[in-house]
Amino acid sequence: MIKTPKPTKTELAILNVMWIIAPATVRQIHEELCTKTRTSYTTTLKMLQVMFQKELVTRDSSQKAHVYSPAYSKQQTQEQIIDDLKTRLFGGSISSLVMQALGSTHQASDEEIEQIKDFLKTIEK
Amino acid sequence: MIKTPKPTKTELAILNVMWIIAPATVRQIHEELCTKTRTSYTTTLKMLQVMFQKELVTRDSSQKAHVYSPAYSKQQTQEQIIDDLKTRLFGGSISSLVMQALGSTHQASDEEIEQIKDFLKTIEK
DNA sequence: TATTTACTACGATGAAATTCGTTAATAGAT
DNA sequence: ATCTATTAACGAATTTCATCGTAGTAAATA
Repeated sequence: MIKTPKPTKTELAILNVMWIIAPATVRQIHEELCTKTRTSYTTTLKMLQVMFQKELVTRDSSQKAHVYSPAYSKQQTQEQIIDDLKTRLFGGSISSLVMQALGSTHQASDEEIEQIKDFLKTIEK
Repeated sequence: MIKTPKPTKTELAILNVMWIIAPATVRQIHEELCTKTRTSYTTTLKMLQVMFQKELVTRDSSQKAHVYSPAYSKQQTQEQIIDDLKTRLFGGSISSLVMQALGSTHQASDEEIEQIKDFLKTIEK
């Protein structure tokens, strides 16, 4: 499983971009990112350097412009974070987490509920 | 809905205690807490003062030993955090969050799956 | 070759979170 | 009335996170 620390808020924003366009240079990632945030190029660069230290991303530095990739897939990261949430806020119970997620205020659409019922069938067998 | 900031890691640990034993004094909360952590009384006190500032908790200071209570229920907080997670990591899709939560590695038990199916029926109406 | 451009690396800064020591106030016991 | 124990309050030290400026370097161009 994942051994790296949970990504922070900003790191997650960067990973969200990388999962779409990686492998990518800092420039590419920054261009994509700054459509949403208002941070400068060096901030993105620094974040990626920190993330490289933490091993949240890998990089190919054979070229002048290093090419970065996420160390873990979106799936794996979702898993890691949900698992953390489960233990810290739901007493370790996945069903209680799921039911809260399906609760009134999040208003899952009929379509979404169908999707989930199908999914339940497949994992039940 | 909740207007206060999302509780931090440590704040959440304190809230987890409070949801069980509140209303409670700092002493009571600390006693319960330090079975798990190794922090001193003043740290717990300080955290509660900060949380009071943030309005994460309320307090009755008519007695010498102030009596603290959570400002929001566990349910409400779970909701807040899941909502945040949904937008930041699941592209706003509750069903994708739920399916990830039900995925193989978390291995929901048969019993849990039954629970969820029942729950789906009730919200389907 | 000299100049411009694009990039990395490094460090400074500031904000937020966390921890704890010290001080002052207060209530209860002697 | 004084002493003791408990507590709140304040603020300092530390850590983590986030942001950015500057300097140096290599490649591209004129």
